[in-house]
Amino acid sequence: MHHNTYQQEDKLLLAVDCIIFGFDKKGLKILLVKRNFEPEKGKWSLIGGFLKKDENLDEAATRVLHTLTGLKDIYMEQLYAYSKIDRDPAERTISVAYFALIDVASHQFEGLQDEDAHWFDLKKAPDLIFDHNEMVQKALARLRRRALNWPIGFELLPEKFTMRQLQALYESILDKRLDKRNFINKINAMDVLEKLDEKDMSSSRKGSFLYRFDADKYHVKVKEGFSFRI
Amino acid sequence: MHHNTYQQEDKLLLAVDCIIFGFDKKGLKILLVKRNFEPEKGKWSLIGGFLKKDENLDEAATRVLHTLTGLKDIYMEQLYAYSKIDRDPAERTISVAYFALIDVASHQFEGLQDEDAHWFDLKKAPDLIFDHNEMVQKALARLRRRALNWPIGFELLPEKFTMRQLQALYESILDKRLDKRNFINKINAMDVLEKLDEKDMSSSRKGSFLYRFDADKYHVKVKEGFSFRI
DNA sequence: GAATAACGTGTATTTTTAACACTTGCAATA
DNA sequence: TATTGCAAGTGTTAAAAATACACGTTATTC
Repeated sequence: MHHNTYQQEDKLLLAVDCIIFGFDKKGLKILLVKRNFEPEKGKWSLIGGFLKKDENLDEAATRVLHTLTGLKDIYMEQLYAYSKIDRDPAERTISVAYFALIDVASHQFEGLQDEDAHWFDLKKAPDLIFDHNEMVQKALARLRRRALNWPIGFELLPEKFTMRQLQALYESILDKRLDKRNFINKINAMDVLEKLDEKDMSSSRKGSFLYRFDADKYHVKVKEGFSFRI
Repeated sequence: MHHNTYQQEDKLLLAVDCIIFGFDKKGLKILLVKRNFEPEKGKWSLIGGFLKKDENLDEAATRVLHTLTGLKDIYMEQLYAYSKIDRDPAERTISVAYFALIDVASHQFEGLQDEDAHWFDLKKAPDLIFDHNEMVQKALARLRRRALNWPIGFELLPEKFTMRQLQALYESILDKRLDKRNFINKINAMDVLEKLDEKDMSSSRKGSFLYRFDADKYHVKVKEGFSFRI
């Protein structure tokens, strides 16, 4: 519902900030940039940008991510709108946070566009400006919830991956150890992975079989009432 | 991350819209208003209003709800930011949706402040303007999820309620029938209700015992690792 | 061909969830 | 005051899901 005229209403700056998660051998990572302008110049922050008149929030988030990384077709999801009055000391700004999942290994990042951007181990990430720490905490909670209920983890892995990688990913996200046999049994019971004939030989002499997430099979099963659950 | 100067960035209207759920004998209800100004004058919509410079989103949502109903201290939670470019044909407006839970029975609503506001059975609610139908669907999904994992349902009931009311509430929210014995067993196992000596005699000759949610006991249990789950 | 180091596999136990039907207590009425 | 009606209240058993747990296998390297 809106007032009789919109003319007299306040207009405000609207930003998007992106919490970008990645995953590699060492665990969950987050992509941060060093701010090169005031306020808070030199401190670490999420990547972000302002919403423009001619785009919606999803488009703004996609644009911001693309500008920094050169990547498109990345999993993104709106998280929450942050609106504390003094959250940005320079000017009143409402920020809508998005979280994104990137497979660090396959996407080469022909060097990040912004040389001030770096991947941090999630557990070793520095303090961030404004309310960005809060955003990261909320994103992490959302990631955990999604990981348990949607086949979202695959966004963080290469197309082909081993069971050990998949388990390590879930262990990183949930921040607890899982039993190898129970994990495999559960995954296999869902029957949404395709086991390949290939092996990954990089982690052991025996090697471990590669798998691929079968999105088509998954969607068929969803239509039949199936739901993914770790 | 923000540009070097904020001066050149676009400023936009920011609104809040509230999905207000209630519950009475007949089930889940939603509070809607008939719009008395253009565009879409005469159609049903959620209550809403614009964000002002000197308040945050939570405050705006609280204010909007208070203006319409006279109520304070209502459960509210931010839902999602809607930003499609043409969502409001009058002018570009981003709307942040909130959902609220009200105990219809106890709050007398000395008459709703706005005579164009009405409670609708959720299943008989009219078509709404703009993207408000979409907002309601998302709110309902959130309500279902919350109801399963948080003791949020009590917000929709009077302070004292019967087991049958509580069960009917959950049946409305989840839109499925529950087994009476299993339901009571589950609730009792959680041990967060206080059984009173009073009975409600309005629904049967035998009468049914009244219960009260024990928020203190609940919080203590949460600290010990307990989590509510229906 | 022996040693290595991670891979891959199955079963028993516990816990949780789901299914299911009869007796109780109060008030109204005969 | 006895009878009737009507929703409230109550426990057990079976099925399913989650958890705990240990050893043989395989390809490579030395």
